[in-house]
Amino acid sequence: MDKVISMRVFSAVAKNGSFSDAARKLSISKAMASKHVQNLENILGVRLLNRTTRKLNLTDVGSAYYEKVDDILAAIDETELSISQLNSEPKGKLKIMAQPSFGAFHLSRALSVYLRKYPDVSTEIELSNRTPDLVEDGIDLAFYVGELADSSFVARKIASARRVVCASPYYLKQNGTPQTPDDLHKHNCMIYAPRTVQNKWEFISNNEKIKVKISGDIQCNDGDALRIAAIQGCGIAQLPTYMVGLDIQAGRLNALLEEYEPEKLPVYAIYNHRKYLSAKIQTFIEFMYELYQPEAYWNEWT
Amino acid sequence: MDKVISMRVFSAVAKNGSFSDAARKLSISKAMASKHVQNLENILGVRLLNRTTRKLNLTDVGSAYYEKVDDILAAIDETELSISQLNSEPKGKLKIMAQPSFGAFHLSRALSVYLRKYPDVSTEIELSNRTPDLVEDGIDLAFYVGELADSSFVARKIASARRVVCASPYYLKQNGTPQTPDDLHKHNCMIYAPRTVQNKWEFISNNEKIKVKISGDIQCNDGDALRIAAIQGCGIAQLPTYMVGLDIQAGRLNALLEEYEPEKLPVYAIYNHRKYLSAKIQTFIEFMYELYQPEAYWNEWT
DNA sequence: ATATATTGTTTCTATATAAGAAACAATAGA
DNA sequence: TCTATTGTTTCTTATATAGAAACAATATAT
Repeated sequence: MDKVISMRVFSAVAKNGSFSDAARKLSISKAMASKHVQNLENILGVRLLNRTTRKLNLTDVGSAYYEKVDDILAAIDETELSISQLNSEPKGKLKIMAQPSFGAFHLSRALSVYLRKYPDVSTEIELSNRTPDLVEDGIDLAFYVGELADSSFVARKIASARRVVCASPYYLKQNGTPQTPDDLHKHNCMIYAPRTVQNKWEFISNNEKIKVKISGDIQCNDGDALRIAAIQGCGIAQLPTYMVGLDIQAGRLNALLEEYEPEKLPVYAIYNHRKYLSAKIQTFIEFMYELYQPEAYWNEWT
Repeated sequence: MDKVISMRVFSAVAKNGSFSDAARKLSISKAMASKHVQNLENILGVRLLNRTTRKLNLTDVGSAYYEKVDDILAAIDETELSISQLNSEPKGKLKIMAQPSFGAFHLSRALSVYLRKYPDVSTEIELSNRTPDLVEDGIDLAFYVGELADSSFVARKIASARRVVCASPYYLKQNGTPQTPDDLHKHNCMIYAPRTVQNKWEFISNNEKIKVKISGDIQCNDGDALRIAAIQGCGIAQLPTYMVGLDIQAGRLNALLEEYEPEKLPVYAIYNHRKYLSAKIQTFIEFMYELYQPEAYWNEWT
């Protein structure tokens, strides 16, 4: 028998001075009203109300209890309301994790807009190349560019990232410019290795998939390190346009094999649970999704 | 599902950082621990804990709720404890009702002893010849000398009251002294009428019951009024020895028909309910019972 | 690398409990 | 005296509860 309901019934009975009235107000049978008060009396080992069939009277302990019961019920109602509101209005600290390059290039920019819209939200950003473990790290939301390993988290694709093969003019002068994917065999291709080493680059040309095995002497799990290495002429890199767009425009890097389109990488928002998603998380995911609709700005880089 | 239990489970899970540990501490199955937290999450419409099979982490709302939950649980425990103690230790106001004569002659004397023993108890005494209605009048305990009408209250016999037929020397000089019950026919017998008029006096002599019809011009529901009337020589009265003992010793009244013993009147303690009787009521009933054991002092009046 | 143990959740089933209708005893008021 | 209403009890049924077992996931030990 739910103690809180019993307390509510007792409170109503004491307030109305009648079991029947209380039962009607609470839309329960008077039988239940009687049982709930008895339940409390059993729990407390105390007689709360002296009653005959026609008259009611709080006992000494009964009125002492009544004074406290209303406070407790009010406290319960109040916290439940505040907790529910906390979830339905965006507020509180939003803990976000992302890869350093995505964070540096795009997340901070998006956040500054979002936070202006929802001033009650603050953020804590952790940038790391680790695969995010939301529960372990106490993270509300992670963004991940690339294919995901299976996990118990919910992942929603919010955008895709075009990639481009590129190298510095200096490197190309030294080593020549590859004209077809096959030419890459002869080049030092720097490998992005988020989890396991991927030594193949895939392209699509005229609806055909071309898979090329590549090799090189640099392998790194950090995209920006590869970008800088490429600018410094260390080799050829296949990187998202959102990272190297400006470098190519500025001439620090040259786009290569432009007729051969690398497969786009998905950009995921990863979060804990579909049900009971708090408003701050829900609205930020939605905000990010809308921001990159219908196509992320970084994909039109030329 | 009991919300308070769910709150306790959630609190334990949050404290221990584990469903299994919490379940073991609370001696419930981990299945139930899981369900209780889910119950709260459903009530609040909020995710309280992010969890995988191995790790636990309070959500933002979860920790906000956790902070309040412990306060609420503490408030519930504290009031329940104080209420139970209130009932198990004699304290508070004891509202007593009694007939004026019993109250004046004996109750106040007994109370002064009782209150010295239990200094946390105070009393409020209402003396009235009405039949007590405990619920209506908000009375904890009533004493009643005489046979009771049926009622929904609990009555415990704590003593018995010898009675004696008596009259003032002046009256007897004027009207003669009755030697047998039958002689009473010729006398002005004053009638005690608590509820309905009793116009018969009963005696026991040599294990035989003798019933005598009596009559008189004074009829009253107040014993002390009859006593005073008797002293003033208005007629013959049949009154408890606890009332007229001193008057007889002082010669203001003479005892009559001493070989004919009137049936003793029971003295009842009347209270509301057997179960959950508060300590102040319980101890006072017990105190009064012991006080008049094995025989009330007023019955040895000679 | 594999096995083992432990995690939180889900499923399943026996049991306990909740709820209210109806019967009940008591009683205030017509 | 009758009627209506009170709080309680009894009865029945529909639901909820509890935990064992199965389960999927994953630390830790071997």
